[in-house]
Amino acid sequence: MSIESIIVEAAIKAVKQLYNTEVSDKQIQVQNTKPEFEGDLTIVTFPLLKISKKSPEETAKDLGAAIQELAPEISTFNVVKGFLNLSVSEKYWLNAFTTLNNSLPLANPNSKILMVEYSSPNTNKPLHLGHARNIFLGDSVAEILKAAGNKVIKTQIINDRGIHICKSMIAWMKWGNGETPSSTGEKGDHFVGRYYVLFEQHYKKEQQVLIADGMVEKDAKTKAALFQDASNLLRQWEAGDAKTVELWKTMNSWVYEGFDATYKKFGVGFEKNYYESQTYILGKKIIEEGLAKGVFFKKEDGSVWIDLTADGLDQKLLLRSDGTSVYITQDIGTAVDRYNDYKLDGIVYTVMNEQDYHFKVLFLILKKLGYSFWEGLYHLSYGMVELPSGRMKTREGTVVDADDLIDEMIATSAQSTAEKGKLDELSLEEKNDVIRKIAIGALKYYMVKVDPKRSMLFNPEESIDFNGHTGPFIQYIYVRTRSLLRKTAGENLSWKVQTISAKEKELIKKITEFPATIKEAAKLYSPAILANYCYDLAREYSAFWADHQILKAEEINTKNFRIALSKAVGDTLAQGMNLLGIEMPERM
RNA sequence: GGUUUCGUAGCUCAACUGGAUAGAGCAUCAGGCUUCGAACCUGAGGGUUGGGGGUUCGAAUCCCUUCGGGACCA
Repeated sequence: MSIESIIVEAAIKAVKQLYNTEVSDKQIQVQNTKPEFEGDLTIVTFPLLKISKKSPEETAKDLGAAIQELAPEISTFNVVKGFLNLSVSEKYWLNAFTTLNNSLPLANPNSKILMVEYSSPNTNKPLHLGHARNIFLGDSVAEILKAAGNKVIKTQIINDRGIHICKSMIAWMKWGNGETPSSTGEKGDHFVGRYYVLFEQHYKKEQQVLIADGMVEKDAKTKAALFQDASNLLRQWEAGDAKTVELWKTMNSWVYEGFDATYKKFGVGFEKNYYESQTYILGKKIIEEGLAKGVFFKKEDGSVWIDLTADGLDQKLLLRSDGTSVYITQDIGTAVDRYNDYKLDGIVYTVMNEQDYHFKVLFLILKKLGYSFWEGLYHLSYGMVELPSGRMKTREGTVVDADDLIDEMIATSAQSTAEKGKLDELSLEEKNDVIRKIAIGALKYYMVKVDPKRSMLFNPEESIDFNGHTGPFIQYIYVRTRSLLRKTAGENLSWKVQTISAKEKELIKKITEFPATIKEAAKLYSPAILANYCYDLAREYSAFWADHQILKAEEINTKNFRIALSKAVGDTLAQGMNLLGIEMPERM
């Protein structure tokens, strides 16, 4: 049992004794004591004043005395205004340390089967900075949910059909001369993306010519010959034309090779892929059922709608008058399919917050259709990555490419690693592995430390830092602990100590908060909570390191205790960072 | 126009979801390696939490209003 719950339990009993009133654990507010005050944990007594009918100070004093009586773990207490600061005995902390169990996954009686969807790229463009946030966030949330004791299936839905891929195909047929990624040496997704851009350039010119001839912009868009070609190709694809499907498959396979290379560098993967080419027909049957149930209605032109005005939303189109579906139609179908396939308890959709409305509508429709699983749906809505100039724009060439970004990070990492010169005795392969871990660590940490809900700023002019509140800092602290262990390998490391320093106590306290931090991060779907925890722990250890002797400690028990403490810190950091998708090097 | 979201130090982010004197990093300045790894540590300066009002013992956090940015829906 955690010290916090011990205190809460004692406080509930104390209130009963003192004031003869039953309170729930919600009414006992326990928080960490601010560093400028003496104590470890603090009870805020203001909420209890109505019960005690005494001043805050008196209430706190009474409560403190009673709790000290009830919980032997509490050694002393002091009162500042309405704040009851409780000090926990050294004995308790030492015992907590020797009986520490931070192994993952946590035991979870409410374990669930969850699907986490993230990345979900289009097949006409390479991945960019925005995808990077999505991928790091989704992958990390999936790992955190796993660590919290759930069963998790990682998935992506690949947008492999539609007019966008047809555009790339047209451009390649017209101007490709049969070249392939292997013939040009390009990464497949960049190769196909280049043809998409080529299409857009020519298409734009055609429109300008038409507009110069007096056509309005809206008509020019659809009348342009290239657009007509792409639309025709899409129709052929939908009709299953063999040659078209063949080319489509080939070009998509190039893209997948490229994506896989990037995913591999990112260190992420998926257990299951969904392809829109297979899911886009889903949902229509459900629309029929919904019509029969009267959840949906048909307009005169034959289109199908749902009226959500009573819920504060609008009317939403579900099936066009020509019977073709829209995004939300397939999302309905896909969700139902997934639930049936995996007996899921929930789906987490990692999608940018510009889709907030879409998911609100989607979940509401599923609810109205009577699917009880709608309660397990969660939209992990995250903010945009902005540049100093605002949003990334393809047309203005401000898109930050994911592969370029990694390459830059690796170059920076290689440079600073060379400057430090700590890896000189390693093989080239080992060295590159460390360089990669640091580069990816810096990038991932940079993105994952920010509260997902908030939009964040990325300045391409400034390289991502390796000092301060960063991934490499935490990796470095870990490396220090590993260095100690290397130097004492084979020694008898048993210890027995009676007293500990304030910093040692803080470290033990922090380490014991690890499971609660995981739970909190899982509950709020926020890797940022875990990222900041890791940083705090690393920083505390670094301060400890600066004013404590470890290997040179005056006494063997003290030395071995500090080594054990260092190991626990290192292990905890490694576990936490791994959940963020960040690997720890042994040296750096 | 309607809905929604955000605004915290020069910059990038925190603040245990309503708690104590709003904290870190970067940048700036001053110190600290002949000693376990300095990608580090210790310290200093830097804030009317966009502005105004309200609720509360207590507000960056909740409500109203206003200004400014973003997104979504026509």
